[in-house]
Amino acid sequence: MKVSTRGKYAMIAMVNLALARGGNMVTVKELAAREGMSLTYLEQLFVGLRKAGILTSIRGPNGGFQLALAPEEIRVIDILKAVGETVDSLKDGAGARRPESGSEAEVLAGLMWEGLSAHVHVYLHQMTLKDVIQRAQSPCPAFSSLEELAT
Amino acid sequence: MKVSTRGKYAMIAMVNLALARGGNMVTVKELAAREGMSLTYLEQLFVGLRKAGILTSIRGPNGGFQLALAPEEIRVIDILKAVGETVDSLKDGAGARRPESGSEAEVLAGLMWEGLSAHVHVYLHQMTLKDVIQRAQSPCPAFSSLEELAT
DNA sequence: TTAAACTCGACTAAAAGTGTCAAGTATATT
DNA sequence: AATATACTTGACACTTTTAGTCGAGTTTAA
Repeated sequence: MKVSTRGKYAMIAMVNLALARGGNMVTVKELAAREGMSLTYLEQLFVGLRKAGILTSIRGPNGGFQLALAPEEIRVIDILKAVGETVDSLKDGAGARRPESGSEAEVLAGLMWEGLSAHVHVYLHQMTLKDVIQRAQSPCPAFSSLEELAT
Repeated sequence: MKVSTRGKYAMIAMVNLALARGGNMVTVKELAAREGMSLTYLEQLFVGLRKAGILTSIRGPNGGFQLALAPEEIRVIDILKAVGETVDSLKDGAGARRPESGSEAEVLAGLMWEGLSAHVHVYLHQMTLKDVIQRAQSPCPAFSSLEELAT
């Protein structure tokens, strides 16, 4: 129930590119240095992002990466999928192991996980890069104080 | 971004106990057999659940476990915490690594993760065991078709 | 031509997750 | 009091995933 560094690095990188939009291209080297990430590891992630079509690259001197689409057209979920981040609370494990049996309890618990999974998907699907750079928070949950939850 | 078997087994076990409420106590042995889980692994999880005060045990012949509270008083998040399931999308890793610097991009991405984390917490906090056994789905996201999301 | 910059695939080390095992302790029934 | 049932504890082993490295390329603008 946590996000891997792949997903986090990818988001930080994409936000960087979104902020640099309109200016020069951003090189992986610059980015890795600025954010304190491993150059080669970041390159790996960029391969996925480029293949997913959400960023483009130009080679040679003065080359680099830039967004392939406007920030409002890039969904967070697409960024995460591009780098192989699992976005599914029920993938594998119990609940998927014994498809033939499925006790009452297993089914009921499974519905709860599906509900959670749906929530997460909705959040990540509706949130675009533009929302992120505008510090937009999804207003959905009707809780004003989150401290209460830290029980 | 996925739930471990600990969390899943714990939920299945707790739903079982909730369904058996009013009847006899449930033994770990029965439960492990019925759900096809490892007996000793399940015992580990029950230790955590008992320590968290959400179930009680009676020893000796005809003993077993039962819920310590009414199903509507047991929150899913408490079950997950009891077995050590991490419920925090940003714990460790990037975003928490360089507290002193915090580039603009890192901060913005971090806010997004916090928003997601808050959503998940709200969902798991407001969902009780009673809701689960009543197949209640949280109505929050205004999406009617989830298939659309499987892009 | 060449240096900057991206591409690809294999590899390794560390961490987390998933259990197992053995030796107990407690207690309701007989 | 004996005993079978059932919970308790802690250490251990195995597997999978994640994180990050390495090196040998390919492309292209200056």
